Amino acid sequence: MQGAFSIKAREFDLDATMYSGQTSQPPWHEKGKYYSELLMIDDKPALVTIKQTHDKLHVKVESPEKVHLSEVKERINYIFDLKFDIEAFYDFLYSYPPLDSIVDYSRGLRLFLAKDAFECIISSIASANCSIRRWTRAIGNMKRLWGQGYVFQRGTFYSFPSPDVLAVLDDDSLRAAGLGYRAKYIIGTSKKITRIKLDGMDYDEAFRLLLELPGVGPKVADCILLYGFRKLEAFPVDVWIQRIMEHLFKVDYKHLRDFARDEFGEYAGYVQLYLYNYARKSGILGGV
DNA sequence: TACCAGGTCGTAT
DNA sequence: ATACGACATGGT
Repeated sequence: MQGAFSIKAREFDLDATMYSGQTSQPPWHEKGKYYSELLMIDDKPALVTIKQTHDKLHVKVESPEKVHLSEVKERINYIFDLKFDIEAFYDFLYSYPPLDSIVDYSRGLRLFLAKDAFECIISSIASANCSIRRWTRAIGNMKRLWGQGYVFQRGTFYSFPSPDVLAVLDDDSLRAAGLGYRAKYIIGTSKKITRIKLDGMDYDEAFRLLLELPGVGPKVADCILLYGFRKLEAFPVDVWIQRIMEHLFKVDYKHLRDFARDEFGEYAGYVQLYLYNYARKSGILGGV
């Protein structure tokens, strides 16, 4: 089955979003501005290929089974958070010096939300103290090694392995995939995760629960909640956020998370996204 | 060669 | 409670 449609996508930069390093998943497979990835639509495998032109997102779908294009559309809208009123967010930033200057650095950047919550949890654990390049490569390795492969015209694509598959792996195999010392955390989390349901929970409840998973500290928990569950009040504090917040607000590291929630509320997650990008790309913190 | 990468954990104060 | 070193491994 094949299909195609387009989505209106104003104030959206697909390339920037795809390569912004959000820990929901690695960037999709790119072939000359066409991005492809395997999505499960009502438990049916579908290869989704997207390309942006101006304010439009062109979507192609290929599947061995019949999938509803409306479901795919809803899924794409969700993954790139296309229904988020980003102009209202910009208005918020413009009215909030010193944040008014960061918009121009990341215009069109949106959340890159998880297509698979478990993949996001493992990606977030893998990203700790690790370069984006390395953890995205490691996740790709895991998919090829232990995920399920589906053959399409564009090639073979793999799902992210399920918790029960990862739970019985040995430490050395995970290390061989490039996870390093985090291998034991991933096995431990895979064993525990089947007993955990985050879907209906509020932010604080889910945060506390996530901290019980091995390899999950406050920063990783917030990444999981923001990129995996769209908890917009989450404010992952990493080294970059620490530096830029100290530079802009002079708030002590320990209070950053609470400060952000109080100050930014439901925009905390997006503020973090834009600050992270700004801190890394602007060079304002000196080189890098 | 050291040092850094979207931090967390275990141990010692 | 808070502070500090260890931790895999690849890139510069």
